Amino acid sequence: MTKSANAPVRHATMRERNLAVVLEHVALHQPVTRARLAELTGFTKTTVSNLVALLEGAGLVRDGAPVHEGERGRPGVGVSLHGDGAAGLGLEVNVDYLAACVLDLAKQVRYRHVISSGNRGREPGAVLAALSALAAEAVAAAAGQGLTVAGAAVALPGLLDRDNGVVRHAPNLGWSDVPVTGAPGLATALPPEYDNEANLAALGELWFGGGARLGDFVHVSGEIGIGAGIVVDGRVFRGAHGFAGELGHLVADPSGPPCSCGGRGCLEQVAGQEAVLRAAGLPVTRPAGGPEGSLGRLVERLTAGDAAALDAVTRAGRALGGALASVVNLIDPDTIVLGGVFSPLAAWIRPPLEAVLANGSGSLRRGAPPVEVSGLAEGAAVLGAAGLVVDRVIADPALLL
Amino acid sequence: MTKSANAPVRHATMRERNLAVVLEHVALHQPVTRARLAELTGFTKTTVSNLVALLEGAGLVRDGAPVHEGERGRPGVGVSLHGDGAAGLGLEVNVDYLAACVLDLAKQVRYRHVISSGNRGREPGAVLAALSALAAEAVAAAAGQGLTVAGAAVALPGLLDRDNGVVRHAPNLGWSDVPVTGAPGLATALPPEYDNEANLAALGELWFGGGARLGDFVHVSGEIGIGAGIVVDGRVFRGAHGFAGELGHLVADPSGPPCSCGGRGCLEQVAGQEAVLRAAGLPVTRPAGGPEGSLGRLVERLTAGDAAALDAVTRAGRALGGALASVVNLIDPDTIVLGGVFSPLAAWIRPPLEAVLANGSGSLRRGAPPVEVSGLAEGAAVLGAAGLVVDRVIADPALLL
DNA sequence: CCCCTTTCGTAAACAGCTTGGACTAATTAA
DNA sequence: TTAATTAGTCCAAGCTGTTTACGAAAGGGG
Repeated sequence: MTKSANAPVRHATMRERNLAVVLEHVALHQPVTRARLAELTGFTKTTVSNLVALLEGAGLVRDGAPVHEGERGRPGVGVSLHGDGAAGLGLEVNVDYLAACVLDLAKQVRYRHVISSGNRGREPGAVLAALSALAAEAVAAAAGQGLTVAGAAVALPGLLDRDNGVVRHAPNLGWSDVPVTGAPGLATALPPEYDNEANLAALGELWFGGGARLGDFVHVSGEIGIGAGIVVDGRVFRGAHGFAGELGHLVADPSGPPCSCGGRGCLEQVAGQEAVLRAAGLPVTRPAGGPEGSLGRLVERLTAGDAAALDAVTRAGRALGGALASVVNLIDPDTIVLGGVFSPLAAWIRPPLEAVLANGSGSLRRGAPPVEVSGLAEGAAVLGAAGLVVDRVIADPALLL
Repeated sequence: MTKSANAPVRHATMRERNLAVVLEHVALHQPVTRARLAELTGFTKTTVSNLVALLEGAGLVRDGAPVHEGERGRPGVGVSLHGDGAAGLGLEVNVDYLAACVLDLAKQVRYRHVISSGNRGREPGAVLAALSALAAEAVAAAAGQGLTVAGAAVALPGLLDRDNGVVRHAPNLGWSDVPVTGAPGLATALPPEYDNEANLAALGELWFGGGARLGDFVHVSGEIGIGAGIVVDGRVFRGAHGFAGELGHLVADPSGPPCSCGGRGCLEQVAGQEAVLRAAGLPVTRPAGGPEGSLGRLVERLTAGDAAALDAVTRAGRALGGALASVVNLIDPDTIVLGGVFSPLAAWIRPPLEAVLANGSGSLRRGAPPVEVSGLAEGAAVLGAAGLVVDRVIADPALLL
């Protein structure tokens, strides 16, 4: 019947799962007493004590100060995530830079390092070597804080075959069918993971975005290209081959300019960073980001009321709104979050975007979903990558003994 | 961390799950010996014997004729699904008809009944009463064959709130906020389920479609409106509120005619059954289906080479292809299946559709996914509904004691 | 025809995990 | 100081899958 996660459950499986149940509740409610954990999980106090003891043995949680919950009675001891135990390493390869980030189990940022690096057209081996060095540096810095990096996740700007660790197509890097596994510096306890930058940026928004994201949203991640990370019920939706969310290649204008993907009038060619800069009459030299980059100058001109700039951004907003209307009809997200380069442009791009979106997303549901603006801007993908590792540890603590 | 299916596992849970594991393997490999089940599941022979005994007690499986697998040795007894035990009832409310269908555990059709019924604009209570009578008839017919209907699922042509059993908006029926629960005749052991017609038609295609559907596809379900059922990894993708897959309201032509949804130039207004009939110069009187209906006449004219008809269908194909290009970029399905009214029109609609699709779905992946044609045509949704019930029983046999 | 080998299915003892109740510990209210 | 209340642990019991052993039913070889 229907391909399904259909593994037999034995005693060991039960234990593993229940360890995760307790650990997840610790993460959500720390510091929390064993008695309260028993209420929260439905286990008996005995079972909770046993499970917590195991988690303590693995260095994942720690007893802390006494907690007094009710009025009377013996106070309990607060169990918390062990802040100086396991950690997750996030890495990112992008066109202009390499980034690394270490998160402890509580998803607190403990280390962060970004180096600018012109990776477009650069030899993949050289890029991966630099990334490897960055990773080694991060692992060492973490160790200096008492943290042990349990695993790493790498964000890459392109379509990739996650099962085999191969970048199938990354037009902005100029990579095709590049294997990325086997980088040293990633030799951690858990095998490294690789994922699309847009997907990981969406997870970054889920865990670190302003306001609690409810776990059902689409994060529009405009960097050089335009991607979308689709999060449903707290998990990334990837489609059959992992290529879902390619927002940038929806057709915005069938008679528009040709695109590197082979199509015509893709959204990227109309609302992508380079297209907007060009339409506004600005140079597209790299790096475009930062206050002094082309993007900063675009914002200046918009603030100054420059007609060409305003027109370019308005057009981009309309195109993006049209594409998002399709997203709403097909994916039905709860919220839309604008990230990446769209974040600083939000004030100007949002009005035309919302107008078109409201028109195209039907009144079958009750109006279009709200369009919010990410406060994370650039760092979202590294954060999401590191958070993914932490989540994996918390969802299956048995991996660490 | 992250809202997740996070229930503690106790002994009873383990049993329930393992019963399902064994039952699913029986369904896939019947007739199958206990020894082979032990290999397939990884359980010991003892455990398999115990679990099978429980399933036999619940009337879900049955011992059959001896099976000789190897050369030498004692033959085993074949365990099969109990064909005359539990059954699933599927029901469908559509604009032109009501339908019912009973499936045994092996998903064999054991009863089927369709009555034409003009439901557009009819009082919801009357429609539900007629459906209830149809259901009671089906349950009685099943009982006559020794089958016990364990539960029912109802397919409805509109957006609905599945949690509360309310039809939010069904424009083609003229229903808004109609509660559909509490219909007698659906008082089965398991509570009845309600779902969108497009979603259930996709499941019908998954289980009964020609050629094994691999569990990752989009089924385009054109009846009066145009919907899409998105199946990922064998399960329906519903989005945050259950409104995903509203293909019919993607904007095909921003300057097109207004739509009942409030938008403009929705795909439905260009490629929907009524729009195509109108463009071909045919009346849109109901029922449109069947060899004598308007649809049959359209096929006649297409076969005869009528220019207006060919032009209308070609235009519809282009619009549908454009919408499907968006689907491919956002959802990344493995296959696209054309069902409903598009099935008989496939010969004429597919070429323009595929041309536009190939153009718009980029070469980032390797070409557009294959476009196949469903052989189920009309009955897909009822079959899917009944199959859903059967699947639920097989995925959780503990529900039946 | 008899006996050995192979395979199927079951029975009894065993091991892992959660449960339930009893018991100790620590704190507040009176 | 005493009673009440809450936190956490200890130990016996129950449920479930595993291990080991054994009887049952077939084919092959002498």
